[in-house]
Amino acid sequence: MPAAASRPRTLPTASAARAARMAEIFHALSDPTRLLIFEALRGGEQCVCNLTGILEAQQSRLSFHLKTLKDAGLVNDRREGRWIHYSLDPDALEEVRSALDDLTRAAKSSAAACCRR
Amino acid sequence: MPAAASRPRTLPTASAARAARMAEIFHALSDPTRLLIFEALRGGEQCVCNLTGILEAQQSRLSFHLKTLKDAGLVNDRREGRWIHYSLDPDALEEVRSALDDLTRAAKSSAAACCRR
DNA sequence: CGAATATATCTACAAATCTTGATATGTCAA
DNA sequence: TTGACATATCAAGATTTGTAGATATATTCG
Repeated sequence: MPAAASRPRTLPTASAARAARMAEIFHALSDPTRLLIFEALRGGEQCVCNLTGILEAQQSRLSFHLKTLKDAGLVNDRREGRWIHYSLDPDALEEVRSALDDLTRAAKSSAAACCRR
Repeated sequence: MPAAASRPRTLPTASAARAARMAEIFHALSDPTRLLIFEALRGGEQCVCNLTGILEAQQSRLSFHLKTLKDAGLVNDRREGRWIHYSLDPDALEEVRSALDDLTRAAKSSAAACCRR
């Protein structure tokens, strides 16, 4: 990694890694079905059977989306007898929130003198 | 699907529409390249030529991602001579933030009695 | 006008994603 | 055990997305 100018150079590796994680989170939230699941879980833990009722989702389809959310670390599951309960992961919630804050905070500074004729 | 308990029924249409819009926003943010663009724009308006330098992106690829962000309403463009400047859309920023707040707020209530043996 | 520059759009194509239907796994109850 | 239930996983096809390269459009400059 060579010298650094004052302004932006090429993508810093750290930034790239963070971007990848954020992309993963946002991707998990980028589907309507998953958002509805997410909303359903806001009120607290729900078993899959309840979710099947709430959404009009086929069983395997629901399972697929739950897995996507879980792989992204947004939800946790817990087995109780033959039922499996999903809930939002509080840490992930915080991560999402701060990711977005990072993203949107500190806008509006200099209009970066650029491309002046 | 028998009688309704106290809790959620089927998906309310309003909720579905909102979920679709939120999904659109989150989808726009679900790619590392786009997130880097987004970050680059936090500091203020940038012309495409600057962005090409910041990211290691081919011209058409950058254009593609800018269009995606624009279609989702997250950025605006403005032509000035032969250059085109992109900037974050303040309203969209607010929309994103409140979408996320909606999503994460008000978790933790009743663990919805469900599937009791 | 014609050339050069900045950027968008089009065209394939590869890879990722979503959906459905079928099957597997784990758990309880008779 | 066996069967019923709850859920996950697999397989295949349709759709969407991202990339690269080629070409088109707008704008300035000479």
